[in-house]
Amino acid sequence: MAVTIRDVARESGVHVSTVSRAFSAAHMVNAVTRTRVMAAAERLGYRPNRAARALSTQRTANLGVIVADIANPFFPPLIKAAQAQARERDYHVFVADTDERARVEEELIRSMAKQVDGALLVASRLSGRVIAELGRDVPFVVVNRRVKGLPCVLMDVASGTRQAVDHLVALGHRDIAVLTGPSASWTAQEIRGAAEESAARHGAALHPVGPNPPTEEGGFSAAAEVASGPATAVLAYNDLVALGLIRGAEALGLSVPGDLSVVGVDNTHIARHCRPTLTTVDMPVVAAGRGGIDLLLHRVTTGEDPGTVTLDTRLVVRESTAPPSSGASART
Amino acid sequence: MAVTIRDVARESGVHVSTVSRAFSAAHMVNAVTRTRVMAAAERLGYRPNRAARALSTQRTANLGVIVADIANPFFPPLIKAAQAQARERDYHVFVADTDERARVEEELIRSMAKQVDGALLVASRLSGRVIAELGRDVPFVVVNRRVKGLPCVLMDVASGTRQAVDHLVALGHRDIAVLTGPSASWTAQEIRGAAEESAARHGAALHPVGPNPPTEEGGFSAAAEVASGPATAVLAYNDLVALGLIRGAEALGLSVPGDLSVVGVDNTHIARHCRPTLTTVDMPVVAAGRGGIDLLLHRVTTGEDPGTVTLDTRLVVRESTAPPSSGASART
DNA sequence: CACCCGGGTGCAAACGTTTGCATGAACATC
DNA sequence: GATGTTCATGCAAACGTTTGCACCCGGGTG
Repeated sequence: MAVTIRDVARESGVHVSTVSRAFSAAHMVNAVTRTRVMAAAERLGYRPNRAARALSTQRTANLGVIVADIANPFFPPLIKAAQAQARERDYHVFVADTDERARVEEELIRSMAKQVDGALLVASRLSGRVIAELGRDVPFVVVNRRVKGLPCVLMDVASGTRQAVDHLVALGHRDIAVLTGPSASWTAQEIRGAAEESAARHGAALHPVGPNPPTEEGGFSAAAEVASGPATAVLAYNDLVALGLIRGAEALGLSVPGDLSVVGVDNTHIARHCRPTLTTVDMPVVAAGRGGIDLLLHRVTTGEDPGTVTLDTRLVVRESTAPPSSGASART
Repeated sequence: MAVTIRDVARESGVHVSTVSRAFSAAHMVNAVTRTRVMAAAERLGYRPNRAARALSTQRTANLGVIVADIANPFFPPLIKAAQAQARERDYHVFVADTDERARVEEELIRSMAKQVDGALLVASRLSGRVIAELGRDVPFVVVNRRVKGLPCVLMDVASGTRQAVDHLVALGHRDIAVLTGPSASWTAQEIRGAAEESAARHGAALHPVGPNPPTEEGGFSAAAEVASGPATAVLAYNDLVALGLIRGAEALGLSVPGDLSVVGVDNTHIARHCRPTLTTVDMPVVAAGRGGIDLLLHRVTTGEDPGTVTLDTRLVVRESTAPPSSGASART
């Protein structure tokens, strides 16, 4: 049915092994034979069968990219960049979504393991132990997660968080709430840690709230708890949560940034467009997607551990932060 | 290295063919043998090698999903739904991005063809002829594109567009601009056609503008042309364009919806959050992703052509539309 | 001239499955 | 008790590549 290497061999009058070499080890075959083979292949519309090749070489030329939620606007640009970079090197990529569930994630990785040469694990919710264990079956690169023994691409969200706290303190805030994210999230821990350290340094009080789901609803429902506390500013786990919080605060009759300053994390396109526009920590997602694939491919092809790469983040100031209103602290 | 069917056979004291059948044709093997085999497989951590299986069965258990731009917020929910549905049926999915370029799209499909059992082509920019031709190599289902001879999932954007025009006319608008999208886009043509027909029916004038790139920048730069015309309302190709247009109009000193009403298409999350919130045509992306995979799998497994499915769209009215200001038509 | 070297090619085994066919056992039928 | 039927299993060929090895041939070296 489909045209195989054998057809090309017959058509060009050489042995299949020569055709094979013409495609995968060009230097081993005489230049004129090669062009003859290529011409025949072209004429017949031959394309190497990657499954067969995989069977023989133990290389699939496929990669996996595993994220928590494709529809979360944080991920698509990262996926896009990763996919583009992989394609550049002639790899195809499976994209899968774990629905934020560790069990699903684990099963997914297992089912993918034999089928890919490596996988990019973005914001994994798995325990370090499990990741390390799975990492014996498939080469991994983890993004936004620190796992010892594995190559990591980290976005230095702590730095952006410190900038955010600096910014809020400079505006005059002394009580800052932080909406904590999923406890399994490295990013969430980093934000929390950096916020605490930074607040302490400034002599400001930090009020942890949550954890809530990392969604708009999660932010919305956190509004009541924030409003009942002394905080005049809040640091949200991500833009979606920040937005939900803003809507929740408005529903409670508070205005942002008048009564409450809000800063998000991720700098998704939503942050630029929502009302009010969102002060947020910009994350280098494109660089992470591309870099993650680079590391992964380096690891896969050379076997070396490429180590850890850290990328900068920075605060983008927009409309959702302002000085606290004079009477704000006295509220309640 | 990896554990194969042979290891399982040895471990459980049966022939490899029995192990194979235990996995892929359970009813052909005695129940007790089967459990013994399964136990051995479990003990050894055996997973069937899909590449080998593919070689032998001519089925890869992989599907492709091809979209114009992963980062365009229209696509991620569709991809997510498609991926989830595929996974449910034990298929893995390759996701690829064509960067809105027909050449890339074609090459992508060719390189994927041998490797998947079928592909979902979303909002393809290819000519019908080329699609039909490629469709001889791989089973396709096309989304938002009508190609004769191929199963299609169509979002009835014409209906939503008519609702939009009805809505604008009801508000009092008589001059409506339409920002046309990429000429290769079926959706763009549908919108244009439905708008014309609907405007004519109401005796309103329709003013085509563009085509501009289907991006925020595209909308932004279209603002000048719209402002210099008589239109008091505009129908944009998608939410991103609508948003860009709003920003462009604001930059020209016009207020939305005061001086200009704007309606988008897609109902992406941006529409809910931008300022002003966007009146837009809601697209059934999740249903399309899931349904597309259903059709594709039906086609792949049975060989039948499952025909065409049409999904409803509906207008969601928000803040970006209002009656025209009295003097608006006299502007210029 | 004998020798070796190396580039170019063919040969065949391997990769891990599936599957049509053959075999054999158990059992029912007349 | 011979014959047929069914069920479970083994056997081996196939799927489309890659790759170590053997071979041939032309040309350089001593």
